[in-house]
Amino acid sequence: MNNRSNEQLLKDELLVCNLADFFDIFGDTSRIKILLALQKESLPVSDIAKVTGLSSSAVSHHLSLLRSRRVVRVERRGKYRVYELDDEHVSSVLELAISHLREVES
Amino acid sequence: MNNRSNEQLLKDELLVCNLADFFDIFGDTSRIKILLALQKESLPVSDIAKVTGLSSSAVSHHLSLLRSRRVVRVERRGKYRVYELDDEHVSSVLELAISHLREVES
DNA sequence: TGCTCATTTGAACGATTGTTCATATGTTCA
DNA sequence: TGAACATATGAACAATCGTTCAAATGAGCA
Repeated sequence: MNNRSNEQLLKDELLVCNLADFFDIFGDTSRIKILLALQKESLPVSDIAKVTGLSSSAVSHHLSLLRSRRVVRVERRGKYRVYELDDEHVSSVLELAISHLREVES
Repeated sequence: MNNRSNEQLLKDELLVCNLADFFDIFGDTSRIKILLALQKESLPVSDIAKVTGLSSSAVSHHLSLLRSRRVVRVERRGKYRVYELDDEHVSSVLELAISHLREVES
């Protein structure tokens, strides 16, 4: 039994799960809309709902997921809770994908 | 009625859908396993199944999806069908995400 | 304190998705 | 041709997911 290999296997498994979880965030049109909106400017839930055409409840559910994955962060401002992107990598990934799609022209 | 704005709205809608579709591909552990395997080397279905621990049927279903999205391409070689990554952007996106995960250390 | 607005939360529903199983297609080689 | 292997495909099932609805929490303000 080779412990080194087993460790590597576990690391690979973890990487695979983390990668899938990471991409899973972006694989939904509603969340993409929310992230593209937040890429332009920080916004409270109600404004995100207006801009994206989603219900406040739906937006809130998605933001809850995005918060737990550290993709966005909240800041209380008066009666609003203003959301903003928490990670510069998120913008990078979105922009890389956008440039990819432009090249492929699908 | 402003036609310019409507055109832009349609383009935005299309971009949103294309982005979500693109990321959707990577949001699954089985497909990540397949893509990581193909990133190292081109492989026939049976070898992908061995490496990933998935059934040949499951692998074939995923490859069918990946083919339709132009992420992988096939090459007939004897009685095997050897798959390989079709797009260098796929590797870029995977590597960017991996480096992101390493930094975040989740 | 009460009223209003902003946001969160949980349950429930319908829709989508990944896998399995059985079967079909296709290729090699004796 | 026929057996054996490689891959593809369709149906079906369980599991997951996004949305809605109803209700709860919380902040601002008269």
